[in-house]
Amino acid sequence: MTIRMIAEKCGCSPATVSKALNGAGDISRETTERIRRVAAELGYMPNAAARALKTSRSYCFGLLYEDKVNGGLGHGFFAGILNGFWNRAAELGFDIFFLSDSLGQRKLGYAEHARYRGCDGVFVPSEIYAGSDIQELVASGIPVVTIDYLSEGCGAVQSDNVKGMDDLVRYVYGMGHRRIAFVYGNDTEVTRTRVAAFRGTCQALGLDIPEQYMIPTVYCSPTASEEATKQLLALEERPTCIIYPDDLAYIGGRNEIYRQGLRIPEDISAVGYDGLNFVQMLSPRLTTVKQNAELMGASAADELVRAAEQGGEYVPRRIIIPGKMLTGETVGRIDP
Amino acid sequence: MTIRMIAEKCGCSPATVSKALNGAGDISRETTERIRRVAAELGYMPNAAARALKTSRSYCFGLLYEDKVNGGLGHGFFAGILNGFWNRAAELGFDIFFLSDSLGQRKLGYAEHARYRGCDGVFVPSEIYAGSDIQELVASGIPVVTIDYLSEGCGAVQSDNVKGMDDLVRYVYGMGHRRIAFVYGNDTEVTRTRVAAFRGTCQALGLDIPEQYMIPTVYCSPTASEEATKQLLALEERPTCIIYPDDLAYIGGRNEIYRQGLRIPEDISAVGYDGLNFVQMLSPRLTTVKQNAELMGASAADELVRAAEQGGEYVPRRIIIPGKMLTGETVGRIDP
DNA sequence: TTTAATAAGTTTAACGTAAAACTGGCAAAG
DNA sequence: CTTTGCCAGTTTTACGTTAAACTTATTAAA
Repeated sequence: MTIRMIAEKCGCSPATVSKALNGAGDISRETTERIRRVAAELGYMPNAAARALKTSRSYCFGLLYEDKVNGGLGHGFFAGILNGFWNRAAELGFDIFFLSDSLGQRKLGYAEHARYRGCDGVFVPSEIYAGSDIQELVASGIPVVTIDYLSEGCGAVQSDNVKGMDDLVRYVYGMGHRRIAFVYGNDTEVTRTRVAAFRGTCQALGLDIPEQYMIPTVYCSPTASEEATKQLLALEERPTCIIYPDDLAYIGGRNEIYRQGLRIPEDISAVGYDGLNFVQMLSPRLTTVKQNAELMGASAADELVRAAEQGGEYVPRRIIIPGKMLTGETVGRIDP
Repeated sequence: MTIRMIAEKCGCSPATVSKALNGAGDISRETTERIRRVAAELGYMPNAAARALKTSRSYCFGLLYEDKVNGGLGHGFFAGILNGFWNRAAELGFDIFFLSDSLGQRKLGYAEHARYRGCDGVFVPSEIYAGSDIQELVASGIPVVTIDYLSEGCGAVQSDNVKGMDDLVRYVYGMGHRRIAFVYGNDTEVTRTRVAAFRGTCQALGLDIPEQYMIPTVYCSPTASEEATKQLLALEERPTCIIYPDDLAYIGGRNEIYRQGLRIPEDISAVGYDGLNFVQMLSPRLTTVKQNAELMGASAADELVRAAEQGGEYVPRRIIIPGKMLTGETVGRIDP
């Protein structure tokens, strides 16, 4: 079923059919309608490859994704972002496909892969995936929008980590806590922002956080945070509340806390970050910051479409999406 | 950078370049090497759209996916399948993209979408996504491989639910349990298989399971299984072990059990199904069946490639992948 | 009335690639 | 000394679509 066959049935030229189907404007209303009717009857579907070849626009976005990363697709935050991105992109007429750094035997970088498939843009859904390849992509002129990764020439959607941490710390403080520990994740932009925000808010509140209360770990690693928790609980002056880098890390901490026979929140308080659904199902319900992953993904799609449409004129923007603190039951009220 | 420019630099015809790059055989070794070298120097990348147009093979698989479904991408089992599929497909030179049932404003079915993009095959990663559209896809000649969904003309990769249930029931029985309840999921092929396997093994063991011990719920719904658990615990002769339809359902059950002040496994035993990573982190560690999601995905990719290569000759196969029971700490030993 | 503009098309060409058909030269077989 | 066959290419064509250039008939403006 090609445009040509429809032209034949309609007794007009292929170009007319193309124009009619695409609403070019210089075809009469009746002809347009007749052509559309015939096309529908014959079950005509345009050929994306031919269209892409001719117009050099594929209406496809590439998705940078590696499964090595902790959690990967299975992580709720990532899944939410992808969902939001996918839904919005589909609404706007764009399809998405996975970009790997090799295809078949051939080892090709992400940039080459994206060029090969003629992607109209590339979505980098996490700072974790961002490497030197990003520069190559940007250099080759393909629009790039990232989550939480700031780089020259890329649009970026960020979670409002400053507000998130601030909300969390103020809430914990408000519940009477003064000895607050922060177990934080890998050294990334997000982490640096959160650490800075933590320190900033503590200072604003007149809290002096000893260095032993700041423990670096990695994201999404229950075993690592278990270890960190062990350290914290062994301190002479143990914290009354522990802030974990993410909800999964909290699970590890929680295990250690329970193992030592302590109760949450009666003996020690804890908060997480992410608002993963399944963690919210655990009792006591975790106090955490739910990031608006769906909206972040959707905003990224909007931005990428803008970039694709504006071509070289596109000026990368930074969009910050606020999260929402979920007040659970893991922070106890104490007398300061 | 097109094939033509390379031809110019090399002083030969475009066809020669095409042949050299694709290893057609009737080009001399030296010429082939020279052409390849020049191509590499100039950073040549073939144009997927042109290639697809000419050969009517896109080297792309469509992925049927809807986010409405409980868990969606975020569900560990699904994520594992997708990962396995993606990795293997990439190895074999195929890219993947998401198929939605609409694009832009236009509402088009999955089959049409797949045809539009010229997919060489479609992957249906769960029974949940399978609807009438599948028939349309199969009818239109596009190879289809599913997970856990059996249908005329589709290849299928299944988890070995019979063995999984059998292992589980025999283990529980071996620990001395005789009053075993089964909370099972939505009415699907998988569920029917599991229910049948459960009954079969019970019968083989000489167990008579009262009908009150069989409770239908839905998958991945902690609230639903909480309700089911409430019912079971209220029975005059309450079960000593509850089998949940999946690990998330177990979380709901566990909440209810704890709420009633009971301990696992001292007061009541429980098992799940899926082997989700994060649930394994909870203490006591859940006894469950870990499905080999990665392998299932990879097998599906293999099968789809076979189908794509054999064209009309392809005879759909059914592949069954065994899971592995994870012996945790949620089943207590009791005297029968 | 003449000229210009507009509507509603048609024709042509091109996007980049690969398959099919073709060419010329050389070596071996008859 | 033909003929045959093969090697190493070249030329041509086609995949399906759309943008640009072109055509004709009709209408509006000068």
